[in-house]
Amino acid sequence: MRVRVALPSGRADRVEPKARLTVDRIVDAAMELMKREGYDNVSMRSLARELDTGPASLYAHVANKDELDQYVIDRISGMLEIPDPDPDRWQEQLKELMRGMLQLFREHPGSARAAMGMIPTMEGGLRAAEGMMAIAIAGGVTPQAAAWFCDLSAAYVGAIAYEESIWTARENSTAAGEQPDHAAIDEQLRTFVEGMGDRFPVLVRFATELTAGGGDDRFEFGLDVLISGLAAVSKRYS
Amino acid sequence: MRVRVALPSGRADRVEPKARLTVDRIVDAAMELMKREGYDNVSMRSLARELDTGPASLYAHVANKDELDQYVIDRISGMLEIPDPDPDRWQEQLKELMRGMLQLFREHPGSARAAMGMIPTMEGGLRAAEGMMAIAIAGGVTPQAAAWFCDLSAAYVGAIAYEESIWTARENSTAAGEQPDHAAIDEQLRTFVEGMGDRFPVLVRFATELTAGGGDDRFEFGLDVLISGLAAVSKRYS
DNA sequence: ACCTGAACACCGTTCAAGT
DNA sequence: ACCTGAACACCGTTCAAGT
Repeated sequence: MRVRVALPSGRADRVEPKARLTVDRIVDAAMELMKREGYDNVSMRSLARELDTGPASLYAHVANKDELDQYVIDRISGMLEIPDPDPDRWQEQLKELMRGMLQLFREHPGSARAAMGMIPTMEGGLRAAEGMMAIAIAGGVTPQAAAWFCDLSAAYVGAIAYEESIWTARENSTAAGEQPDHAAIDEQLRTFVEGMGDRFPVLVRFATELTAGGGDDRFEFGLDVLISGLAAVSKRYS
Repeated sequence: MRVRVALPSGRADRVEPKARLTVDRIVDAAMELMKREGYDNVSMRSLARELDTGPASLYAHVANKDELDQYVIDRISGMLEIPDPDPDRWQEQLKELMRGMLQLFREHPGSARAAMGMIPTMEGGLRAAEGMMAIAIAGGVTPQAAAWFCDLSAAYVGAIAYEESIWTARENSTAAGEQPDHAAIDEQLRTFVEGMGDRFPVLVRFATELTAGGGDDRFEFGLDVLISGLAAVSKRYS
């Protein structure tokens, strides 16, 4: 909270001059606010409050919330570490890229929602796309398959990160102490499905598999499917 | 708009008795409103307006918006046509299932956003999961791979549908006549990327591939990658 | 038991007015 | 040119009061 201060040489009610707003300062504040309270709590109004001004002031530097989101996502994209293409390790390198994307989304809770459906048009996003294309092409993936895989992988990682964020957002808003009990939920669902008699025999039979593994296991499975699939179909798109 | 009517035997200001609210009537209204104006315009308030009541009234039948969303998504999931498993055609059948999901999302604009991250716990969702598992298992997919693939495919289709819905929502809110010009956007992006000199050589070189194809081509590519990948990795998860 | 009006604490965006 | 206060048209949810 910014506060009036009496400057030595000034009148008693002289106000500390506010730093002028810039796009960079706005994005900085948005990133910090997001880290602290999650993307869902970054609104034009809360952001303005953070910058000690009114929401209308932001519109002198940013067209609207959508454009602000683009700047924020571009910042995040720019943090992605992109390895030099190694033709022998292209599959592992693509996986590392996707793990890195998920990691960044996790570090900026809720940001995945803003990223989804965004076509990269700025520095950071283009850098990421360039890196992914370069690795795939170096590995011998067909250009068309590599190009569409950029979309596909972004959609997948975004979806997983978004789902996780819904999850953890609910956890945070849950009263401390009453953590959601996975085992209990699974158990409840299982008895419900079993109660349905023979309506869902396959679900009953493979209940163990359906509830097995955590988020990371499932994500690694997804990477495996995607990369193996890419390797398998690449030649069909040339 | 419901209107006061003078019943033959009643006092002049007798009001047509309102049908009592039920969960079903609420969900019906939500489905219709969504079809007409898209999920983004289905709020507790607009829905109440539709039912000629106040928002508070809905809370007697539905815990909150989240629960309403679950009902709506379950309705939609219940519409999915699920083929009898044919072991020889399991790959094509899984693709058909995923095409069907996308189709349903498209018919209920915006619904994908509500569906994302939702764990199926009701009739319709469980039916879909049962169908997908049955087909995969019949095709010889490992139970663990089949189980996790349910998640994976839902995430993928949901992400694609969500991205499309953002897109079309923007189109609808665009003033009639000034349609967004894809070719122009691509052209603009290309000159921007080229202007970056040799910062993005791969993007420049494969600009054609990166902008090739429509949503359906890209979705079919995704199905191809996912199903081929599943077939390839299945045995690793047993 | 079910429904309601009014309120609380929020949104994004616009606009005339100020400096 | 940049910033501001106030307003417009919305949200989800709660709660005391009514029938």
